[in-house]
Amino acid sequence: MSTPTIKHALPVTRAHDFAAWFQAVISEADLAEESGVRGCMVIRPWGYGIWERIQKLMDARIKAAGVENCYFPLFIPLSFFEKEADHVDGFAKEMAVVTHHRLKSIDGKLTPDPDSKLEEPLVVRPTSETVIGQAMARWVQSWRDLPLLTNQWANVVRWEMRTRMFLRTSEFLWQEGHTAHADEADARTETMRALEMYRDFSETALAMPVVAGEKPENERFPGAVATYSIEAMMQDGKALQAGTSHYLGTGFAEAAGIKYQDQDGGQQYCHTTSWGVSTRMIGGVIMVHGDDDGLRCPPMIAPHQVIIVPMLRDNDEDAAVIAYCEDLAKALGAVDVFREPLRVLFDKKPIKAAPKRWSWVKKGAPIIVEVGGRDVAGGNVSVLRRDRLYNEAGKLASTIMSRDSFVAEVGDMLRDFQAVLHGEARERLVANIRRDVTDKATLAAAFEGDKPGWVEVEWARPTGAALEAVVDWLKSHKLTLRNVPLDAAPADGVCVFTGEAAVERVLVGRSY
RNA sequence: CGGGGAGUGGCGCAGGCUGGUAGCGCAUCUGGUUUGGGACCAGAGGGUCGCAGGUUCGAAUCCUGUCUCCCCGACCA
Repeated sequence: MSTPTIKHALPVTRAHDFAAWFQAVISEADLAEESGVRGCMVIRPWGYGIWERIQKLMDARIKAAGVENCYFPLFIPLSFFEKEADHVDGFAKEMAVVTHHRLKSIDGKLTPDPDSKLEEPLVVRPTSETVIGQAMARWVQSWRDLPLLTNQWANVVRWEMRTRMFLRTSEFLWQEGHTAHADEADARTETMRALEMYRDFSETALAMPVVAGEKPENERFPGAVATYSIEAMMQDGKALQAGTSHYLGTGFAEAAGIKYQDQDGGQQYCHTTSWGVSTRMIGGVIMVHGDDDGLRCPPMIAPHQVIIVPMLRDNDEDAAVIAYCEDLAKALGAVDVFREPLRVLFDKKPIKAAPKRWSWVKKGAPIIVEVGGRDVAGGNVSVLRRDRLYNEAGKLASTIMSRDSFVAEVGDMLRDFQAVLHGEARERLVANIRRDVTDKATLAAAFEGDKPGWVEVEWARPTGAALEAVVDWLKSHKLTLRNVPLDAAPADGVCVFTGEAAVERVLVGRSY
């Protein structure tokens, strides 16, 4: 990982203090910063650019599945929530509520005007099942209207007790898909389709390996019949829930009156689903791919994949260097990678080349190309790959290559970079899941001393009070149930927690 | 909501106990010398010390109130 000869770009290393390192990456890579508003962050251009890439690639997948984008109100009448009991209970403790529509200046202090109190308070959406349900009730009349497949890109607010940038902010950006179907089978198929979309997106676009599976009962979305998640493993071994997909049964349809007339003329409630991924994914990318020099941004979601840094010397050579860079940028822009035009930035900002280089290293730009007078003279470029920053001697591993071969090879380099990130992360994931634990004591011991990773154990899938007991015991060891992996081997032993015959395997780990 | 901590140029902090011209580092700007592993020298600009009261000739400092943010727990995409 790190050797004494290397002077890393970040003030903290992962090994020294992972949490502080995470904060350092966010700040040093100009991803986001504190906003002065509790739990809310300012997402800076590089961070937002990554989000825009995620949006673009995810949106294409969503649309390819026949789902159409809509936009619903930010404010939801309180009464909408009261219609689905489990849903209210789940979100009641974390809702921001608008109660007035006017301010009044009293002694120079602005306070809500008592005369402007709202008849019915408005909740700032924590999620939109309820409002979208209202619309669906209008849009669905006949079996011919189904399935109804909608999605919206929006911000939501959940007043969490404790917040962490990108991982759990009071306000976050996400995409929420909401669909209505004629029957359970179709709705469940959609639920699994969305889950698979997320799994593949995470592995492919984010180079972030995940385990897709079903959440245990205690981790279900409020009001859901079944909740599925993709779980990613961070470099400290903790789990991050990076996306969820829910089969909601007919509960929300009954609450909102989403009914259709079937082919026999009868009235039927729809089966609905919802699924989402958020800006939390960026936190995952940081903790999966970052190193002691900052972020390593997967090329598919890097706002700029290649940065051209001119080595200017304030002399007559500069004009030639700039012209050479302009020409190089043009050539690179004509290259296709991942079926899109390569995103190249010729960084002309008038600052010194060295700090400029390091700022891009910390941001995680996949390839940094330095161009100086010598390169121009030789028809070369100096190429620095973010995944191979240092050579064996601990020096920056710049490779000098001809301009033309760089342009010819850059696509392969980016594809390779994406694959390297994914490969490293997958190796780590696979290596850090234990499957040999068959009793509670060993399970607890497996995490002693903050040992990284997860343990997949056989269990009897207890429910109700029995499940609660299991969850409490896990909690006392700071452990949680992550999910029941879809691709886990069948169970053939006894439940680690209850000693009964096991029915499936569940992942246990510490989580964010 | 419980326990801790902090609000002072853009950022990070000192000063506070013992009231007396608002300081340091980084960053920024200008000039010069440099230049392919985060340069150096010289000079300059930038703050009503979170907010509101009070004590005092005089408050960043003492007193009262208040707001906010951060960290640790209980809650969660």
